[in-house]
Amino acid sequence: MLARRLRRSYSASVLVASWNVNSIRARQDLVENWLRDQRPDVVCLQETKVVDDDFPSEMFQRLGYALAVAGQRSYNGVAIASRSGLEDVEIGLWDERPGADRRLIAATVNGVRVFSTYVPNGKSVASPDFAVKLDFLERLRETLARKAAGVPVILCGDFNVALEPEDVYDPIKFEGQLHFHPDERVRLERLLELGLVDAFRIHEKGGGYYSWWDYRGASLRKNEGLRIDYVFLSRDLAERCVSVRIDAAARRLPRPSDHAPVIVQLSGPSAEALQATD
DNA sequence: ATGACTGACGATGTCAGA
Repeated sequence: MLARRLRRSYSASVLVASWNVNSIRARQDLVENWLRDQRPDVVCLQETKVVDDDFPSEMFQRLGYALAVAGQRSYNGVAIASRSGLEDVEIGLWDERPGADRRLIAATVNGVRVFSTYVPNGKSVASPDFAVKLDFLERLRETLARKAAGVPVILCGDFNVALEPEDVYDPIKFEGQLHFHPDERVRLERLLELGLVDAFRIHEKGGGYYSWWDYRGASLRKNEGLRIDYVFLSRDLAERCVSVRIDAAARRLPRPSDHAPVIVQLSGPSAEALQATD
C-alpha cells in the first residue's frame, strides 16, 4: 500500500492493461486476484461472453473501478474498467448496425480516448468469416480516423493478427495462414498508419514473446504461441511509455484464459492526466 | 491427424475459439 501511494504520489506513472479473459464469469476469481496483485489503473477486457446484466460488476466496483461493458450472449463482449473514471462511452464501429457482434467499446479517461476491441478470428483464410475479419479491421481504422483524430489514443485488444515473423512461433508454417496472412497484416498496418505505435515493440525487438498459447497439447510448455494482443499508443503517449510486459505468469495459473494480459506503464504529463485522483 | 483443450448453452452433444 505504501509503495503504491509512493508510486502514485511521486513517479506519476499509470498502468494500462489489455486482456482477453475468455469468459469473465469463468475467470472472475482469477481476474479479481490479478487486479489485486497488479493494480492496473485502466483495464481493457475482451471475450467477456456475457450479457451486460450478468457481468460481475460488483467485483470491479469493490476494487474501485468504473466500468463500461458491451456484452452479448455466449460470444464476444468487450469492457473497459478504470480507476480514474470513464466518460463518453461509445459502443461499436462508426457504422455499427443493430444486432452486430459486441466487439468494440470506447471511453474517455481524463482526456485519453481508450478503445477495447475484439477482432473477429476469421475461422480460416478460405472462410467467408475471413472477409468479415478484413472488413472489421478496415472499419476499425475508419472509426479511429473519424472518432479519435488529434486526441491521445490507447487502442487495446485481441486483434487476432500477428504483425511480424517474430510474433509467431513458426513463421514459415504460419505464412499465408490465419493470424499471419498478408491481407490481415496489411489491414492492421494501415490502421497503425493513423499514428499508432505497438507499445510492446518500443522496448523489445526480439522474438519468443507471445500473448496467446493454445490450450491443447504442449503449446505453453514449448512456448509455441502467437502475439496477437496489443496495446497501441498514439505518438504522444508512446513517448511516455516506460515499460511494457506480457504477464505470461497469468497464463500458467490454474484454469487460465488462453491469452495473457499485456501491461503498459506510462509516465509524465499524459500519465498524470490519466491518473486516479484518490 | 483441420487432432489436441476450454467455455457457453443446455444436454449426454454442437459451435466457436486461434
